[in-house]
Amino acid sequence: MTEEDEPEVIRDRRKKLERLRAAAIDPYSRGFKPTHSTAAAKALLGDGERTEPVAVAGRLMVKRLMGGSAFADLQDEAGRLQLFASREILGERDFDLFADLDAGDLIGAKGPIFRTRRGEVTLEIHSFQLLTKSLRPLPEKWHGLKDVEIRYRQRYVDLIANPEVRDVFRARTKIIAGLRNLLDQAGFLEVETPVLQEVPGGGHARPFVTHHEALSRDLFLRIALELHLKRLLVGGFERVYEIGRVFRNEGLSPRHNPEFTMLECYEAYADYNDVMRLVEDMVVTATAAAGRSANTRYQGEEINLAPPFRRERMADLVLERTGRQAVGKELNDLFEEYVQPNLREPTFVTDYPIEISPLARRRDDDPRFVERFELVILGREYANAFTELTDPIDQRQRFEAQAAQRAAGDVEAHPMDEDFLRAVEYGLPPCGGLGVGIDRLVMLLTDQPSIRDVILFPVMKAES
RNA sequence: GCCGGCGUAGCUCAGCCUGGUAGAGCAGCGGUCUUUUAAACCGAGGGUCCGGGGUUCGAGUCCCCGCGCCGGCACCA
Repeated sequence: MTEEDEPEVIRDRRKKLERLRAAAIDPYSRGFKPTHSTAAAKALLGDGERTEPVAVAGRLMVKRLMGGSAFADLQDEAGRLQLFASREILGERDFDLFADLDAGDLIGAKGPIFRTRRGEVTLEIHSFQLLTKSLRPLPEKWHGLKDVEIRYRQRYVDLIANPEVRDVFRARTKIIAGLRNLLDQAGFLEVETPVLQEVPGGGHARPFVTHHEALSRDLFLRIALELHLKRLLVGGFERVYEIGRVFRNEGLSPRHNPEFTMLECYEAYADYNDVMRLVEDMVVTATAAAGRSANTRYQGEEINLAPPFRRERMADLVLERTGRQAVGKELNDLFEEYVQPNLREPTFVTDYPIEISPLARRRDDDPRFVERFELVILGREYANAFTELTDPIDQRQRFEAQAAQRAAGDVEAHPMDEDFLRAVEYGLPPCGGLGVGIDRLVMLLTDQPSIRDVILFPVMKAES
């Protein structure tokens, strides 16, 4: 868009910018150091009548001009503070400059905090400085920004106009920090493993393909963290975890973004029963980190997140619901269609069919099933875990079975990974492994309906 | 990929069914106003009605194609 095509409101701002420059005012200045956040400045007043001068900085949100005085709301990361400007205090020139500021401008202001007649805690401006001139109008002050397309494409505007959105992302960070702390305290070592991989394994998904020019070879973006973390157990680390982005070349939905965050952890000498207890601890920790109680709601539905969680065998749940004694993929299909949507309270669904679990250990008492569970809450999966398969002969056979499916056209069947097999042949200690979908957990704990609401910059189609 | 809904001023939305010169509030601009807070009041502006095609004397409105967003399905352990 050329400047001539721009909306009038933006053209007006550009003109204003030129007027400022002509008046020798730097519209992109620096050097202002706030002494207080808006919240700290408010707290400083307490029950008093007036404070020493403080310096605050932030974005001007609303302006209310009243002849020789003016009020404005200043928004910083901590909140909002009302500013009061008067011609008497600022003088003719500075008052006019202040009155000419726009909603959206970033400014710094100095002065004492006082309370207006109506009781509003307010900074009386003794001096101010334009820090950054804004050229684009903010969304409407009352209705805010509702257009979800703009909210996702221009998250920066969303964050300005809808400060509560920031709370969601603060909660996201706290949840992740809480989980990290839990694992650290439990003796897990946080590691980083390759995003670019020759063989995209550890999950059941179509990968993204990319190309390395110097190596003249295609590489894949990882779809899971599993196989490298298990290699580290072979290497002698006994408890490892990674929180990282994985990529799946699949459709988008309110529950699927092509890149999302997984937490995976692996613990030597543990089995899936140990992992269930760990998952319960994780849910407790994450719930607290998000500032929620165990008794909470998601999208209007009550849910109790207090452990212990139900533990039910998949085959039992399917039999109970459908009266059918299925095995293999059929069992899983029946489960997903008839059982899972109806599992509302937190439930560990255990003992999956071996056909769909190429990396999990067989049950000793029934080789048609593996020691695997998923945590289902409100019909959705939040965690997937198993007692890991450590037998390299069995592992090779599982991969070969997957390769046969791949040859039959299943692009998502697990690929053969010879290096992983080699590692397992050196000896993978008995272990339990876990994957947690962080985004969905954050959705649950922040009561957000779409995964796009917990990802700062969700994948969107090209803007036309 | 399929089905449905939506797309109008910077923002929030009417107008579309039933075709007849494009509206409101907020924001912006000009003015009045020195403790307001969705400030108030007066005035003048601002539009590729998502894009393209069609029907019609006439299309924001009806039809077709495309694009984007949302939801559902498919897919997704």
